[in-house]
Amino acid sequence: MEKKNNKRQIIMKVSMDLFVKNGFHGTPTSLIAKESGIATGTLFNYFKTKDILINEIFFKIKLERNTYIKEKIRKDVASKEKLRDIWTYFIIWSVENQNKDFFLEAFKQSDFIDKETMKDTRKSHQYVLDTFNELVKKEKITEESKHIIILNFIGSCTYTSKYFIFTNEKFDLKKSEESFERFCKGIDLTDED
Amino acid sequence: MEKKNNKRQIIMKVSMDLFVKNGFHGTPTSLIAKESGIATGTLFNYFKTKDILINEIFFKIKLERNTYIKEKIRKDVASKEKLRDIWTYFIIWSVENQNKDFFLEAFKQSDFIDKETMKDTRKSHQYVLDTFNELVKKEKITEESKHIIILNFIGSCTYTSKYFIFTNEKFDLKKSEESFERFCKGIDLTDED
DNA sequence: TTGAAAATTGACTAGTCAGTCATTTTTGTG
DNA sequence: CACAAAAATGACTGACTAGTCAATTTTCAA
Repeated sequence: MEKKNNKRQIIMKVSMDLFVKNGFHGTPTSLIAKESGIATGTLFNYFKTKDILINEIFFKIKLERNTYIKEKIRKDVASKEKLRDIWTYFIIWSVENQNKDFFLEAFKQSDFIDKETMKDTRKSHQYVLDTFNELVKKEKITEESKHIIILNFIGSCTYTSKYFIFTNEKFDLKKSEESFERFCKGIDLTDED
Repeated sequence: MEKKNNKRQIIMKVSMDLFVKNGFHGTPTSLIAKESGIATGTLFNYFKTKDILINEIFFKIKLERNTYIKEKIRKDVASKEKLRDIWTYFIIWSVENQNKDFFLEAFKQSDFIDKETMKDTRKSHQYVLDTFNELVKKEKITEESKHIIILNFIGSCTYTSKYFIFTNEKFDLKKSEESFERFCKGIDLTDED
C-alpha cells in the first residue's frame, strides 16, 4: 500500500520533468514508464489514461503551492501583512520550484487540463480573495475595483518572480519587498491596514 | 505572386485558429490543408515543415502587436504619457485580438517556438525599454530597479487585459486608466515626468 | 509451505500523422 | 493556340504511440 503510493509519486515526478522538457505529446508513455523503472502496462494500472495523469499532476502542484503559501500567512496581523506573506512566499515557492512553476505556466491554458480540474484548483486559492475581501470590509478598496486590483496583485507578483527566474538571481527579499511596496502604494495601503 | 502571398495568409490564419482550439499536436497538417482549401502536399510548398509554420505565425503576431502599439505612442510627450499609450493600446489590442493574444500566451514558452524566433521577436518591443530608459535618464527610477519595474509594468498591464478577457467585459478606458494610475503611483510617476 | 489474489510485464494492436513524389492541372508567354 | 514552367494534388510511406491483455511474477494470509 505504502509502496503503491510511492510508485505513483515516482511516476508523477518523472512525468512532470518530461512534460516540462518535451511537452505533453512530445513525451510518449513508453518513455515515462522506462524512466520510472516500470513496464508500460504498469503505468496504466496507476493512471488509467495519459490525460488523467497530467491532470492529477497539475492539481497536485497547484494544491501544493497554495497549501505552502496558506500556511505561511500570519494570523491576527493587518491585511497588508497578510498580502505581504502571500507575495513573499508565492515568489519564494516559484523560485525554489522552477520546474513546477514552469509546469503550471505551460499547461494552465493548454487543452490538456480540463475544466473540472481547473475548477477544483480554484478552491485552493480562496485565501487571496479572503484577504482582499478584508480590505473591502475596511473600505480600503471598493467592491467594484476589487477584481481588477486582485489581478494587478497577481500580475505584479507573478512577474516579480519571473524577474528572479529570468535573471537567474537567487531570491532577494529587499527587491521583493520594494516591488510589494510599490503595489501597496498604488492602492494607498499603509502599515495600519 | 499576389495570389501566392494570399494563400500563405490563409494558411497562417487557419492554422492559428486551429492551434488555439486544439493545440499544435492536436492539429494535423491534413486538417490545416483541408480548412485552407488546399491539398496536403500544397501546404508543404508554402511551409517546409509544421514547425516552421508555427514559428512564422508566432513571429508575425508578435510583430503585428508591437507595430500596432509603437504607432500609437505619441511623440514629444512626457514619459508617463508614452507609458500610458503603451498600456492602453496593449490592452485594446489584446481585447480586440483575443485569439492572437491567446496564441501568444499559449505558445510563448512551449518548445515549438525556437530560441531564434524568440530572439527575433524581442527586437520588436525595444520601445518599452526605451521609454523606461528615459525615466532612468531623468533619474525618476534607478538603473538597478529598472528591470524589475519593467516586469511589474508588463505584469500589471497583462493582467489588466486578462480582466477584460476573463470577465467578457468590453474595454473600459476608465478602468484601464485607474489601473495604470495605480502602477504610476507605485513608482511616484507624476504627470510632468 | 501453499495457492489464490494482486501486481507486473512487454509484445502487440489499431490507429495516427508529417512529409514525399509521381502525376495532373493551371498559368503565362510568344 | 502551343507548350514549358510552375503550382497543386492526394495516395502513400515509414515512423510513432496510447492503451490492451494473456502470460508471468510477486505478495501474503492461512
